[in-house]
Amino acid sequence: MNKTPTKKAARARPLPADRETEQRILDAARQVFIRRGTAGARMQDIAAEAGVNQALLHYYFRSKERLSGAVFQQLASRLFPALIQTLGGEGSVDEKVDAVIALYLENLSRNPFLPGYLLSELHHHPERLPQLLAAATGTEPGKVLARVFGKLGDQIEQSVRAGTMRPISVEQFVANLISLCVFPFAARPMLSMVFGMDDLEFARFIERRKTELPEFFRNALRP
Amino acid sequence: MNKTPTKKAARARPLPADRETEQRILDAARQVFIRRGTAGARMQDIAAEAGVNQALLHYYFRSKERLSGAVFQQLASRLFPALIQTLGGEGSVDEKVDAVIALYLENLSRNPFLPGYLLSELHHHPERLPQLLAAATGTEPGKVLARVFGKLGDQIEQSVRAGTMRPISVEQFVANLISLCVFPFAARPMLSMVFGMDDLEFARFIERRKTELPEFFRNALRP
DNA sequence: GTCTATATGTTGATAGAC
DNA sequence: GTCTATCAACATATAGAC
Repeated sequence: MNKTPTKKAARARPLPADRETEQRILDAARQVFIRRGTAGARMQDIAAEAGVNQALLHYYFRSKERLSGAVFQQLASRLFPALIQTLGGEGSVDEKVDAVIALYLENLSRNPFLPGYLLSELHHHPERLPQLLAAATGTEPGKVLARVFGKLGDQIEQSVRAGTMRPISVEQFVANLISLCVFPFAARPMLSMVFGMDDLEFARFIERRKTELPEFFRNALRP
Repeated sequence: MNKTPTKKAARARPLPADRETEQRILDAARQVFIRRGTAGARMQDIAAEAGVNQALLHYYFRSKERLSGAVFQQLASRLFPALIQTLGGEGSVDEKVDAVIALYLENLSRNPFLPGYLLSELHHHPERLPQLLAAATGTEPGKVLARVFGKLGDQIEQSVRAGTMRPISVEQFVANLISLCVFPFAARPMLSMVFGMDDLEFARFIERRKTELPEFFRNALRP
């Protein structure tokens, strides 16, 4: 009687039950959703990729909607919490810039299709934005963001007053930083073709950015 | 006998025939495809948006595949040819930077969802890349790109030797420039929510970039 | 927990009247 | 050219055996 997990077990998750199958399904779903997007993905393809049949997907996740939500949640929380934490941390502005660039270029090199997937999902399903914020900040997203950007904004202001940085709003600062880190991955198919780069050359292209981007960004704000 | 346009007329386009309906369908398709993506769009929604019935969509465009292709082509050629032309033109490097930033921020302000749509399409349908290149460069894409980037690369090298610019490869140069222009639009839903900007505030955010981005970019490459 | 078989609802596409 | 009606294929979801 204690070994009859209902469908709710997946949500409450009191015991691993048979974590293995659920995990295999989630892994397969991630691959398919990243490649085809939520609308383009087929449950049958996910089942095949996981090596199980389609009914089992519904046994564990009830619906395509919930499965895609779980994948989105998992992937979003792979990128955003670390960013918020870094930007709101204790380092100097320069240290934060270096940390964010290193974090993103390293992380995205291992997951090169993540930005394309996330941007595409947010473009077509903006209703998932709250879910993203919750994954990035925990409870009270508004307060966390206000604190993080408030603090970073103060640091920038201090640098400006000290004469070591040109004036810039914290929003433009963050937008520029993230743009330079993320866009080349989001536009990878385009850039690769336009520049005639194969996978290896693209990897080298990113490798060079790891050293050049910090200089580029710091220089841009040098007085 | 001269007023019996077959389905092929849409391709050959010898006479406007009844351009009006075809155009209304194309406009409707553009709206729906931009919002939902190729996989998420429904022919019925496009028909409703155009104020016609579904059968007429197939009369003019034969299939969803062809219709989405036509939309993609049209939207891609709204962005890329001007970029190639500007980068390959006769101006100095600084003039090209200013022109590209002005061109993109102005253009994308009027079509804020274009980057999200194009990146999403290229992510899920990389097989359309050749179509994009053809739209951007005409025939012989390889040669055109080699000429454009060759020329721009030479200009950069000259500036570097003259001591007015820090060394940078033409690929990193272009990637940085386009990243800073395009990414904020592609990530607009995310940025808007994270920064707590409504539509008007986002417009002002972009307005400020029009003046700040040229300085930012030029500064970044100042020796 | 996992499977096969099937119900149910959409969706792209076509036939044929006008 | 434009419409109504309908088909055939597919996709999600469920029922029920094991």
